[in-house]
This record gives sequence, C-alpha cells and structure tokens, in this order.
Amino acid sequence: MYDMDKIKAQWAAQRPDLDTEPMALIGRIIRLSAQLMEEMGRTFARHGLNSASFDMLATLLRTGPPHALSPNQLLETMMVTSGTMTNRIDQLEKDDLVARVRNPNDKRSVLVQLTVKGHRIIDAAVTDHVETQKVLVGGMTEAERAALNGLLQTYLTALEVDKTA
Amino acid sequence: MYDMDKIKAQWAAQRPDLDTEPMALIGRIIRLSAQLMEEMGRTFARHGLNSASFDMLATLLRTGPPHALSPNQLLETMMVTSGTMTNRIDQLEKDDLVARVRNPNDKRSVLVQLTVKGHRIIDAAVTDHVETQKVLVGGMTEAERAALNGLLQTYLTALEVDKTA
DNA sequence: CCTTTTTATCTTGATATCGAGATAAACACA
DNA sequence: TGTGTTTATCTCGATATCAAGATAAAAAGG
Repeated sequence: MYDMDKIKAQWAAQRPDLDTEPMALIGRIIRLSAQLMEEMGRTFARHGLNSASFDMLATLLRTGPPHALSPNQLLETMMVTSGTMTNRIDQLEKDDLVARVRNPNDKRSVLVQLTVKGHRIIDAAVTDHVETQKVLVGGMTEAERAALNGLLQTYLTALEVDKTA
Repeated sequence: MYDMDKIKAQWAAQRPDLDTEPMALIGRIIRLSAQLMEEMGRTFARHGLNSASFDMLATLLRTGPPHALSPNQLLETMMVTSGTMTNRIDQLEKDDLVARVRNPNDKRSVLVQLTVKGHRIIDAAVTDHVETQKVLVGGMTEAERAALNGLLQTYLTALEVDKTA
C-alpha cells in the first residue's frame, strides 16, 4: 500500500501536468513514519502501553528527578490539545503510573509525576524500545543512516525557517 | 517540540547506557511526517476536505475512468479498517462527492464512484495540493531532495525485506 | 445440488482526539 | 486595592477510528 512508484505512474497517466516528485518524497516520509510507529507500537504493547502513554511516561523519565512536569509543560513538548492531555493524565493516573501532585507555588497548576510503578514500567519499556529502534534502522548501513539523519535535519530546519518567514 | 537534539541530551543525562542514534533518526522522520501532514491539511481544508477524504477522492481520481473502486480495493490501498472505510464512504456520499453503485457481477460488492461534484472538487484540490507540496520541499536544493528521496526508498525497501524475512 | 468455507461489506460499542468554552488562580497596573 | 487580562487546567459534545462480530453472497468440494 502507498507504493509511491505506482502512485506516480497513475498520476502520470491521469494528470500528466502534475510534477509528482515532491509527492513521492513526502509520501515516503509519511509512509515510513506510519510503518515505524506501527512497529514501535508492538513494543509499547508488551509493556501495557500505547504510543500516547509511552510518550508521556518517557517524557517524564527523561526530564530527570523528580520526574514531574505540569500538564502545560507536557503540552508544549507533545503535540496534543489540552483536552487530550487531561484525558491522557486521567488514564495513566487510573493505572497508577503517574500521580497529580499539587504545585505549592501556583494553585492553578498541578504537577504530573511518575509513580514508583510508572518509573519501573517506563524504564523497562524504554530499554526495550531502544532495542526495537536499533533493529528498525538495522537494514541500513552506518553511512546511509548518517546521511539520512543529516538530510532529515536539513529538511526540518528548512521547514522551520519557512514557517517563521 | 520534539527537538531531537534536546531529547538526546536528556537521555544522555538520565540513561547514558542508551544508544539514541536510532531514536534521533526515527524521531525526525515521525516529526517531519506530522508537520508535513499538518501543512497539507490546510490545503485540504480550503477545498472542504480533510486528510482522509482527500486521500479517498484522490485515490479514485488517479485510478482513471470510470473513477470507481470497491471498498475492499480502497482498503488495500489505504491503511484503515473496514469499519473506518464504511464511515468514510458514508460521509463522502452524504456530501455527494462519491456514490455507491451496484456491482452487477457480485451482489456482495459495491463500487464507490466519484460523482461529477466529487471529480470537480478533487481535481482542483489535487492541483492545489501538488503546489503546496512543491513549496514544502522547496527549502531543500534539488540535490538534497534527490539524495533524501533515494535514502527513503532504500529505507522503505530495507523495512519491507525485514518484514518478509 | 447441498453444505461448508471464503469473501465483501456493514454494524456496534469502546476509545482517543479535537475544539470551544468554563473555571479558577495569578498577574498587571492604575 | 480593585479590575481587567492572562494563564493553567478541566469539561463537554462531536467525530474518527478500531476491533470484533453480523450478514449476505459467492465459491469450492463432495
């Protein structure tokens, strides 16, 4: 599915006026992203997590002790709305993976903190996840990985510039 | 958000045992994908479409006359479940962008066909979309685009091989 | 033919997300 | 101090998706 060569050929037949080179490039990025997320999701599932919950817990873990951030800080890191964040925190709290603790300096705000259980689970999940990612890039040579990484960085930077301009 | 350099630095501090090179590479692909989809979504919205409906209509358009595929054929092309496909067709049918027509050869099956209105709208949307995509890759040089495209192709192929093995 | 299996689509219930707005605390400043 | 504005989080209704199962037609195999 989403075989860009086939799609390009179809457009060439139906709409020969279109330059589909950009479409092929962008299509491949999106397809790769979807496939990689699907594969990684299997790892998350082995730890009782999904992409969203892994992301939350991993964000708290890598923040370092005391592994606590406000919902707003989490919003700035992850790309979701505030309603989604409330729901995600609720779910994790129900499973005792995070706890909402009061922020003494600001009564509007709370801190979302890893529980002992949450810390244990995300620590193991991250280890597993990194191993999975190693396998997922293992089909490329070291040189290919470096070149791809560099070009992706270039592209992301170019997009940012584009946006601020 | 999802600044891979910052994330790498955080992991280096909290879990120096982890090799986060693969994570940086994969993270950039996923982030790029998300940003590109967001940008493209703006184009779709100008034509009253979203990513899902654009995808459906564009698939039917590039198939060529008579611009009709069965739900099952659409399922094989797009990465969604049958329930999702039913819903997507329902929505497009409600807006008179596609019509379900009976398949005389197989009474289990129907064909989803572009209406005149659907054809007109997707034709304009695709033209606009291709223009947007041109802008979205415009921050890179021709050589960078070619190199990136080649590496993405390499990666996708490597992932496929991995899966069949 | 008749029965079983496969195929194609749709239905249903659960869930995650979004967008808009509600609520309450903190801040700015006259 | 008092008032208006901003900030932080949550609530609510709508929607898109998925997974599992229902339904009906077609195909396969005696």
